[in-house]
Amino acid sequence: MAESTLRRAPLSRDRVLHAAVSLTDVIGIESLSMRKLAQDLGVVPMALYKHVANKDELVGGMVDVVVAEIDPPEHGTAWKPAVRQRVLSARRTMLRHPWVSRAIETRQAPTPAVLAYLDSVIGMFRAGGFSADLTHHVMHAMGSRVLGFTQELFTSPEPVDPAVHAAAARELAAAYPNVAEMALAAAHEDASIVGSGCDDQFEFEFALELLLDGFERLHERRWTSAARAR
Amino acid sequence: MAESTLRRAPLSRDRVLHAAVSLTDVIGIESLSMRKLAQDLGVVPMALYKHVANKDELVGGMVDVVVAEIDPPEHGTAWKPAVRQRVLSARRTMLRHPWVSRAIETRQAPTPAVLAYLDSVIGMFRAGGFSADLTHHVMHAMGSRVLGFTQELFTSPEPVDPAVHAAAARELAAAYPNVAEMALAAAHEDASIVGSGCDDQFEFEFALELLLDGFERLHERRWTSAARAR
DNA sequence: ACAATAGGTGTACGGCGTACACCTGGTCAA
DNA sequence: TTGACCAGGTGTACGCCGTACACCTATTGT
Repeated sequence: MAESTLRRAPLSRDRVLHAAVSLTDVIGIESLSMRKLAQDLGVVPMALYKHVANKDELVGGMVDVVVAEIDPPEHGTAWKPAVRQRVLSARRTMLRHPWVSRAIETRQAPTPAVLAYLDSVIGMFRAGGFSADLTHHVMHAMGSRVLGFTQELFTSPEPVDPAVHAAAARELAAAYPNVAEMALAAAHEDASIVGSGCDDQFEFEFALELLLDGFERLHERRWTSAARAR
Repeated sequence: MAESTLRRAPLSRDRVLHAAVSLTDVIGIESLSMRKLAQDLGVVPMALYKHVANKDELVGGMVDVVVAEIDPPEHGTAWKPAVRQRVLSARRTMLRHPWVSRAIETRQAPTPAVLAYLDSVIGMFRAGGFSADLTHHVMHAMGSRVLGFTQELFTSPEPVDPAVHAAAARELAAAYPNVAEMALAAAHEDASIVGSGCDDQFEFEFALELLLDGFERLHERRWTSAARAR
């Protein structure tokens, strides 16, 4: 019957996209290849091209799948908690799929879902009474943070042998005393964080609140870019 | 004599690195390959491997070459103008070599020159009386802006036919009204900017000053992360 | 009953990073 | 002077990549 005819679920754009997201969650975006994805789906590589135009379009579709996971906006809240909630939800999504930030940055054009998300955040500021002008600059100031990520200037995924670590730290301290001091202060501050020595979530929220407070002050003062320097 | 013996200047790590930077300024980082670089230098691909360990190390060396172009710190200035000057100099450097920001983000470990630069900026905050604690969070808040760039969520390099543009704009406005309104406001605000409709330099400085002002306020209030939420 | 078509297959091409064996010309100790 | 050494450029080859193109096959609408 049905069982014998479909020895394997038929491909579809949706199945391809979701399989790609799951696979990339495991192997990382730089290791994703059409061949590996095809193998994962038990299919020959060229079969994928019946459902996505090419690899770039595949990645775009993957981004949209993930961005759609971001919680919808809350209605009836003031702009500040509304933006905060949305951005922190976006961040949670990005943490589930760490490759997405790089995928978004790499693509030259924003995908429809990203545009829709940005549109909704812009709408929050406008609904809060921000002028289109101020909203524009504010969105630029948020940068990628509006999507829940900051680019990490360095990522140290693998934990290292403590002895090696100590030696490296001593060397670092000699060459870069200010970096070392700061790292030490961060480590003291929160001994529970063993890895990079700092709490990424706290840093993200620190910057987010700093920006939101700054926006609030500008908005209260009816700031405008009309009298800009240059 | 000398002329006949050296029909071609001998390779060296430095020559390879500088040739790679120039070539990448032209063709872009995603088009850079060991083969093209070798051809550019009139040499066989494998010859490069006598001077750089592999492509990753090559890119690291290129980053360091560019980061070394950033102006040295000014001495005897207050922290705020000192940081501002340094960051804007970094930005000018990044604008000369637009591929560097992506190269820095892509690499997993910071290169020595980047670390040295960060060390010097950290030193500016410390010299300005910032606690190691506050300095740490402040550096995180700056993110990649400290290196003179913000990741562009979308880059539209090639100018398009006005008629096509108008049609696309109308379509955009229908689907994403808030994005469209903001874009329109930005365009009105500065008619001299024809391209993306906004002045990247202004946006960069807007966010930079917003952050620096925020840092100043926290510093004045002796802010500390000791009483943090979690 | 049959043509059309959607969707999976197989082969092949050009490009990539780079391992490995090789060669060549200059340097330096004996 | 000679011969070993070796820094540095060469040639070939391997396995990976994205994807063009021709092909086959099962379903479907007429």
